[in-house]
Amino acid sequence: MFRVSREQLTFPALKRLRRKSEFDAARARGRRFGNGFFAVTVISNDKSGPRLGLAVALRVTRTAVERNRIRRIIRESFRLHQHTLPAVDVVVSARANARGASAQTLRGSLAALWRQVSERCALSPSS
RNA sequence: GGAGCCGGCCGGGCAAUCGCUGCCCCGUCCCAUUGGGACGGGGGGGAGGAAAGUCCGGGCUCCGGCGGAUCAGGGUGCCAGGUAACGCCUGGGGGACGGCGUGGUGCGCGCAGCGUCAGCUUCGUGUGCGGCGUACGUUCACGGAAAGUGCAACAGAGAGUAGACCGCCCAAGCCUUCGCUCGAGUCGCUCACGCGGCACGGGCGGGGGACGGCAAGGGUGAAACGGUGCGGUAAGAGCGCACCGCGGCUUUGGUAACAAGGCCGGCACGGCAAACCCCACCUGGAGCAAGGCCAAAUAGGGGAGCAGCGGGUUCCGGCAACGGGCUCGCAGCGCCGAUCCGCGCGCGCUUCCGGGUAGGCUGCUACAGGUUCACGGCGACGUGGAUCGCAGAGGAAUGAUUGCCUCGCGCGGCCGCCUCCUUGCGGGGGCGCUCACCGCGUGACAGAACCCGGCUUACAGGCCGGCUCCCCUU
Repeated sequence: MFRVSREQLTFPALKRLRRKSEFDAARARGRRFGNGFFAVTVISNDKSGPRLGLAVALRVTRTAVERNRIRRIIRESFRLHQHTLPAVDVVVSARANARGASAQTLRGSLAALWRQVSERCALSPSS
């Protein structure tokens, strides 16, 4: 189903935000986008590619199963779209509407967001 | 074959592609003393029965020296056993409710018999209320109410040494009334005997009553000061008796809770302890963000060593040389090999120590461990043997997509029957859905966060076993 590209579609720890300081930096100085399901904060980094941070809050979904589902969908979408993105740190937060939405809907919503991020950040790189 | 209840088990399978992660192996590179790190490849692991709620019990860790006693606080509460332990589990005992069986009684109805035509009796049946039994089911925070304090709304006459609303009863005493009778008094009539009236008192008999007796029945209530029956009585009542219940003593059985029997007592001692309380037993507190180790940069703390040269001095010591103090200037590094000037940096330098932040490592998964066999035990479980290695993340992995299969459910088609329109092909509507087939849709509760033992709660569907009931076939 997925188009198999030449690039590796891996998602090792290198491509994730793992420290509080990295999240704080993005939150403090990043550009914000969003739609009905997700909010993203983007800040350019000095690495060779994009990195992803997840923020699915407890108040968005009460059950851990639903939070895991949303996180996995975001990660999978980022993994498949990583080569369309510039070298940025992006923090994706789920909004309340994401609870209960079908996986297909969420994937479409995320693809639109990735497009938005690559266009805006290519035009006017922040910082 | 179906339905219900109870108990146990499972919680979709296979394949392909793209990914994540801890372990092992290989390769390349970097740092390097064993070794460590980065990247790439391969192998074989990778959520649950509840991982959940965080309600109990432990392990483990730290804290205040917790050695003993007492008190406070908290918890537990029939008995015995199991267990590391428990508020858990197993077995047993008891109570309550229901079911079943049995027997009694009140009321209604029916048949029959007796009869002095008021009724009575037997039987059957419906219904109400107690009793007894129970190898059945469910359920119970199941120690103590003759240590004390307290509570009981509403209803009801009365709620704890209670009470009389309706009701029942006039035996005695009391009140009243009627009849008969006696007594003495008074009045009237009569010459008198005597007769009559009036009120009073006594006796006998009848009726009525409550300011009398009763607590059986009705009624109220969650609960009304033992229950049923017979005797007894004016009516009644443990007033008497039998059985049951209760209490005391005792015998037997049982480890015990308790049960069964005997004797005595005439009933005294109602309920609530999930009200305070009393009794017995248990009990330090906090938690893996516990705790341990390493430790950058920056700022700050402490110790040690080194702190030069020249000038001045109305300071101190000294006879003096000189030494110390104070003060002024120079002194370091970089910018061209050197010098001068200028500019910039620095404003004591070097070194050690401990605290400590980010961060990293550890604690971290091997065990009251799983499976299985034998033996002991009614059982929970225990003992012994064999065998297996079974998640360790950390802004948080264990996934995503597609296809096929399996199973259940729903919808539609197919199929069968009936019916309507049509010459016919065919079409519409209704019912059934047993089996098979096709298509579409749908698939429960829920995500490890130090680890075990339980409890509780959530849960689509399926499988197995037992019991009860119904239908079909032989």
